[in-house]
Amino acid sequence: MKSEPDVFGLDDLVNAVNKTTTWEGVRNYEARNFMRDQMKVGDGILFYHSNSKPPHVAGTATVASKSYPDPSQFDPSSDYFDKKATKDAPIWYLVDVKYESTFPEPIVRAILQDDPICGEMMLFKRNRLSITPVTSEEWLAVHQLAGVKPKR
DNA sequence: GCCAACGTTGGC
DNA sequence: GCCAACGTTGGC
Repeated sequence: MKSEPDVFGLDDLVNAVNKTTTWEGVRNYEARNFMRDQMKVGDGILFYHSNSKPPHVAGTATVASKSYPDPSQFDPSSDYFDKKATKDAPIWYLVDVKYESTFPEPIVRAILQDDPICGEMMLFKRNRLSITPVTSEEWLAVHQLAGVKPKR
């Protein structure tokens, strides 16, 4: 899952109540579908800092809830308000995300891309998607680059 | 700051 | 339903 560190970085997740946040504001159908249909409580998340120099994976988090309607779509004062959405027919979904770990060193994008396994991640194929799936093989390979034993 | 990729909007 | 215009993301 991508986030701009200037807006909400891994450190902000560490400092959040219960080290948990609602991943609100995703307004792309494909990214929504990954949260709504594929994420399960306890799944691992690579926390990626986009728009940073250089972009990198900062650490990990976990999926902390089932998917549910993103409340911001109903809030007229929110930037993420969607007037087409109703409580009966929500459009946008999210999951709660809980902090898990910070890598000893950030894994920068270029290093990931050069790795034979990590270089195949959907991250590199769908540059503008803010959420992309990671295979268990890729998950292990990222942890190997980080020099960290994966928790799952 | 530039620009490629690409999703969305709206006229027809 | 098509497609041009436009806006956004995000790497470089």
